[in-house]
Amino acid sequence: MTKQLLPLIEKIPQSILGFLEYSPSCWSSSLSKTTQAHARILKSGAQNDGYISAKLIASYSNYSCFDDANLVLQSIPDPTVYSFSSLIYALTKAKLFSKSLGVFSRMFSYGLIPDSHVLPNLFKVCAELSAFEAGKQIHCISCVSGLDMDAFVQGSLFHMYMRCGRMEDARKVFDRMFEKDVVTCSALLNGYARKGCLEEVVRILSEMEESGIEPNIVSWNGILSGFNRSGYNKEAVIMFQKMHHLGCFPDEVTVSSVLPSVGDLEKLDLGRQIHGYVAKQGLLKDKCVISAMIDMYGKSGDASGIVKLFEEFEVMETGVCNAYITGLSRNGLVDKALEMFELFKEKKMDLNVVSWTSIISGCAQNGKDIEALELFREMQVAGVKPNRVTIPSMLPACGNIAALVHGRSAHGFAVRINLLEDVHVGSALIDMYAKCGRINMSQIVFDMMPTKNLVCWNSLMSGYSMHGKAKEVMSIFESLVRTRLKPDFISFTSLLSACSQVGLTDEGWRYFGMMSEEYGIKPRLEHYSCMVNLLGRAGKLQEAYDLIKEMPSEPDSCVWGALLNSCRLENNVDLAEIAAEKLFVLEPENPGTYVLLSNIYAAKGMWTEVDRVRNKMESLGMKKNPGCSWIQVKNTVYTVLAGDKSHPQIDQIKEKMDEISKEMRKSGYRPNLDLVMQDVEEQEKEQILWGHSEKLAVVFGLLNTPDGTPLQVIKNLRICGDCHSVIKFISGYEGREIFVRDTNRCQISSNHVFTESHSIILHKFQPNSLSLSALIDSFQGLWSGLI
DNA sequence: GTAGGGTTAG
Repeated sequence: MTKQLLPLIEKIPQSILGFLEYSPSCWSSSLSKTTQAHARILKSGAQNDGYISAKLIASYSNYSCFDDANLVLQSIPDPTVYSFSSLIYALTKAKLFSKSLGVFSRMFSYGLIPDSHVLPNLFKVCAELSAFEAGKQIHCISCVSGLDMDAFVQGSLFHMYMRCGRMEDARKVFDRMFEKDVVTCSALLNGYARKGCLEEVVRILSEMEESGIEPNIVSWNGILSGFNRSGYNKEAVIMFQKMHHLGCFPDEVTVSSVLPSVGDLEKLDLGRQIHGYVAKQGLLKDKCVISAMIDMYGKSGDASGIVKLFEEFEVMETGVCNAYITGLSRNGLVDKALEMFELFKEKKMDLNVVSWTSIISGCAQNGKDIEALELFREMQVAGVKPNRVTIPSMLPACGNIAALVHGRSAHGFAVRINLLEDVHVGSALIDMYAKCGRINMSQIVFDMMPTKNLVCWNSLMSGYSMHGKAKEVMSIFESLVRTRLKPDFISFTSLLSACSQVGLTDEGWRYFGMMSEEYGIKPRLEHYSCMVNLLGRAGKLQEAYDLIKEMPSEPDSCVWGALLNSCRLENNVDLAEIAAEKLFVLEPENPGTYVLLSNIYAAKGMWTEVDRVRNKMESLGMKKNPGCSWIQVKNTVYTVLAGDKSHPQIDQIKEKMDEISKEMRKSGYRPNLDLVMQDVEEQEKEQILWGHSEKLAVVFGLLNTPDGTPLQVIKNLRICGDCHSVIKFISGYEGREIFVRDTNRCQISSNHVFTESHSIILHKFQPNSLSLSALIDSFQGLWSGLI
């Protein structure tokens, strides 16, 4: 029709057949025809006609020529709702949501009220943008015109509130809806499941039954995934069983939705049953099912299950590989995970941000901090952008080795991509800065977070606790209890740990009591460990031992270690022997117990016993790991090894150490070390002096930084009490803030248990080739050391 | 013209 007409139109004078010119059915069939028609419309002055212009806008929008459509729109003297609606529709369809909203606000500024065709589009836009405030305003507008009773408007409005996470508003809309169908009900079920409201889910299901709406597989899957996503694992499993009970058969989506919950609950039996069902139904070809299955076995600690599934699945699929990497790392097989990751790279697999984040966090959680940072660098070289999960995965690695420069650049990155409001990122930054000795930065990050969850508060408290700032920890705790958040066992660990470091016995007891009495938290091993430390440090050894005897569960090595360390401070042989006997059983591999016990004997002059312990240690072939500390001087982190005398500044260091020793004696300072040294050979004294990497590191720092600069030292082993006292003295003597931390994960026992030898000369530290090359290549000379 | 369900990283 158009084809026949167009040539005619060209020949007939416009003035006569104008109406034909304006018939959109003649020119809207292609973009070029639209453009031609537009030119003619302009020539004839017909653009002022609302209908013609609206059709032009619709046609341009239809061909995604939004600029042309906009030009037409702007040229209309009196635009109508109709003029705007086609552009809004097309922009929404093209996913240009913000632009769509912009056109609407222009329309509204003309005093035009959206009709029942525009409103669903607008709600869709608000849903996509999670623009709750805008959505609510548009809802109000629809109420004024009474269009909120339109079925389409209601449907989209309901969806908008759901997408914005406004369950209550969505529910109000839902309750007013005239037509409720299975789709709407499923959405509501999913929403309540995400909130963990099992009762509400059950109620809606029975209401559906009353209204004759039968839940379908999508409804059930929505319930399961909702519960799972919000961490309501038990509820997910309950509903899975209920669904099965009602005769609704799981499909691949059901299985992949419920398996993560099964894994979190470590219900290996149920997981295996599902595995059997899945195999029978032929669902083992689905990549999500396989990933979820691997994940389930990984969480349940069945490493062989992971490997078997992965090897049976023939396709190399990114998601499956990611689940495999995580499963391996989770079960301590991080070396195999690294090996597999290398293989995936070789095979040029499409590794995504989840793949990289998985391996990075696997390394960081298994003590491979340098590898984690190397992978983080490699990830960026590969052009994969880190996201809100990558950052909190790599930050612990920075904290563990005090790689402040890396941590700070991750912080900068987080700022650039606007992640500072994320509680995971914030908490990880607080922790990293605290571990790198920058507690003031932890405080700044904390203060700037708009919303804080318990993890953020706990990170800050543990940071101050690490720095031995008990007053601050207590005052943060007071602020915490004034919020709506309830402190948990971790909050109390920081409190007790801080009190024990500073010797606040009364406060320690008060918090210990408050924990169970006011908050119903049963004290765990770590809390007892703190209390033993607290009492031991206050010289109340017997009281500490009595507390251990009263413990409801079997004390672990941290508790006995705390007692043994306290015995060292008081040189109490009787209790030391009891504690050591327990530790020999609990930690037969730890040479620290032998060393500590022998030191206590030595302090008492019980040389026969000293020999016995040392001989036993030697006969067991035990060697002490070399002590190694890191210190940052300007922008370089130096590695300092215990007993290493090959440093170019050796003379200066020795001189400084002598000066400090003299000053200590002059001020009547009597570290325990002196007691041990009374009866030892000159040569051994020398070894004792050099046997501690943290002291060496501090002196090295003193010599190479301007007066007054704060120093931070990180140590690979637990820091011994003597070193702590000496460093505290140096700090006062030099007028410097000196922060010493060990990399031991067990915060409570840090700083209190000896593992450092006083008398055994250390073997040269040998970094493996991977760590060494990582240091040299990626950190561009950042790490140079004394090795 | 609106509208429902999946895996793997913190």
